[in-house]
Amino acid sequence: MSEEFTARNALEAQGKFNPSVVAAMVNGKLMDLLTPIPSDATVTAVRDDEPAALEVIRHSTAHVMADAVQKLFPGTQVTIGPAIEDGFYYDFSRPDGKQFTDEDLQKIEEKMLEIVASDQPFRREIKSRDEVRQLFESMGEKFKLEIIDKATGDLSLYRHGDWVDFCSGPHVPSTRFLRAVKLTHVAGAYWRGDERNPQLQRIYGTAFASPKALREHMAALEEAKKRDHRKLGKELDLIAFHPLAPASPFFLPRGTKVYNALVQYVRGLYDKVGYDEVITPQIFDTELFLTSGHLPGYEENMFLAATSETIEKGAAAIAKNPSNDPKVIEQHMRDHMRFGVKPMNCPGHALLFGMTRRSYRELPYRMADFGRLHRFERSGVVQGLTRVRTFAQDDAHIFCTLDQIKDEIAQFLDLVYDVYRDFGFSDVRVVVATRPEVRLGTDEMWDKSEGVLIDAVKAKGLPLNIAEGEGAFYGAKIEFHLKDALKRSWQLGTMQVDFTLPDRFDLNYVGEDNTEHRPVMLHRAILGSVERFYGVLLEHVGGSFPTWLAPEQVALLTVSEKFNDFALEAKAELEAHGIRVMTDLSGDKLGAKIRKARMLRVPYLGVIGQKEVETRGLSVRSRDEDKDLGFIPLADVISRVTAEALPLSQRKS
RNA sequence: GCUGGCGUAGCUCAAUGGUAGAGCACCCGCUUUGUAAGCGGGUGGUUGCGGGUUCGAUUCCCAUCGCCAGCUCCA
Repeated sequence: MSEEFTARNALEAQGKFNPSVVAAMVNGKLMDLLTPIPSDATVTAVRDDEPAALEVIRHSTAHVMADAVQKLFPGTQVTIGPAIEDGFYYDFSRPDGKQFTDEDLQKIEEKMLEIVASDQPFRREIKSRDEVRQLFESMGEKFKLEIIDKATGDLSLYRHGDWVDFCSGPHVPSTRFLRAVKLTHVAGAYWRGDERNPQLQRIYGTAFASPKALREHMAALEEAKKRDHRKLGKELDLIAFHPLAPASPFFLPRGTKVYNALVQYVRGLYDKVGYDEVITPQIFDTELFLTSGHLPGYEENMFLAATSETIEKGAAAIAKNPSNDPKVIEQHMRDHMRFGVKPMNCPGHALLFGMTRRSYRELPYRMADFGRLHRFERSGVVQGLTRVRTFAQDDAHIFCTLDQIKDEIAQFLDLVYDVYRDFGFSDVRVVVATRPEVRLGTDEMWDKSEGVLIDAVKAKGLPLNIAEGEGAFYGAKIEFHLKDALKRSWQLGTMQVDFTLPDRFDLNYVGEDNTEHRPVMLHRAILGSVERFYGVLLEHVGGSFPTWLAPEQVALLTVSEKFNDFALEAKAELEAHGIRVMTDLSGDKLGAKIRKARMLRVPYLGVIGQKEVETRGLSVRSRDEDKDLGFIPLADVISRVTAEALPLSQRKS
């Protein structure tokens, strides 16, 4: 084995090397062309038009960007610069602590193009820890030193031109491969992702193998923006926001129809699989949340409620024991905030379960609740419908025995997948989230709850992702993630195994043996937050809700006002069959009415003129088939629309 | 919460250190209409809110609220 033997040598020997090769797969591992490899390794070429090349191109582009930044902004320290799903970023620490401006990005991009054009080869060097430390110490790269001190294995440097980074690679052979580069935006980011650490200046960019691929990517981004539920929600008169209720959506009449259809759909499922719906209080004595552990554990996310009376009592208490210590005053105020607005339904459900003596015959007891929840989310995290401060979940808590857990999870997984299929979601990622650092309960409980969830996912044959330490404070979770139009992933459904709350609330049921036993509590939601699901669904369908969810299923459009009487007659008849109908009886011309109804994405347009009145029917135009279906008698319109007014899983045939 | 950007009519957007304009929507009139915008007229804004600089601020500065992107945090 020669030290100098590289993937490039191997490919040349195979006759597979040409200028479009950017990297190589060596024994199944992505490597750059100039790293020494065993002479008997299996080597295949990775050309610049292959997906695997993108990561290499982007990470190399990050190096070039850092080079450009340090040339333009001397004294700026580098940190890390990985390739990410749609591009790359690099985090910098500027001596002046300032953020880069859009003009800076422009300059950096220009400088990068110079570096690219100068065709600098990337070179890899293996160095001893001392040499590497010394090098970066001399450059004043304090963040890099931290990374170096944590690194194990071979310490490699990559150079292009006169710029060097501590990096494991791989990289493209030369900067000339980086010919489709775009810096997109800047943002702050915390060192090592911890908000207690100093904030760094992050520059995001993207890079592709060809200018054409870059253009296509930018065009796709534009398209995605058009699907943004905040934009569609406004355009389609579904939702609105007001500064006086930040992060709290108003559902307009059209939007409310869809919202209610979603809830009604889930209710229908509950009837089939044995859930009992309940309605529970909004505001509880804070003692409830002390028992559940939400206080103080979840306090920063809770709205606490005062009344005039509690404020007076609090003030009196402070007057009685005057203090200048803010902490003391704070404690008085806290003591007199007697009420908390529920951020979750579980404590209320635990109370409800515990109100009467329960028999094992009642289990599993599936308690469903669409109650409104309020959580105080920090101002920077709220977003459209996907992260709000008030929302409802299709929430339920299943009280069951240890033995019943397995079947309940299996039933739930089936239910979730049926539901996602009904909405046309196929790209669902399943994650099991394990015990967080701050948690209730014993390690034994956690072992049990994590185990049972992992087993259930495996039993269903689903690909398993583990999110270490991401569980709820009371139990491990299965999470179902879906992506929005901008490829941001959101957790929707969830199932959590909870051995803790039943303990804290001292919940019991009488077993077959006539002694008391502790039930297990399963927290679960299919849609998750109805609001979030709504937002993701709106983007998924691009505003065109399927007939069973659409705010209006049929729009009746008259050719002239002479035919309005029949339109109202037809409306009444369709509505008598449960069809949601809108009419446009205005003086507009037909073309304008069609345009308006199409922009509202109504699934069926029914045109009414002389002919239709005479023969009691509609000239129907279908949104989804995007064509004129011609004349259809009213009775046939009714049967067609009602057939479509059900989700797939509930249709006959 | 942090970093950066943004905030002009119901919506989408112009404009300027010298007291704001278009299209759509809305209202009125004409037109009575056959598959994506018929014609004409009109209403509508203390330029998010509060302060400052200035002879004068919507424009410049500060503060605040909201929105957007990212970070952190989460359904």
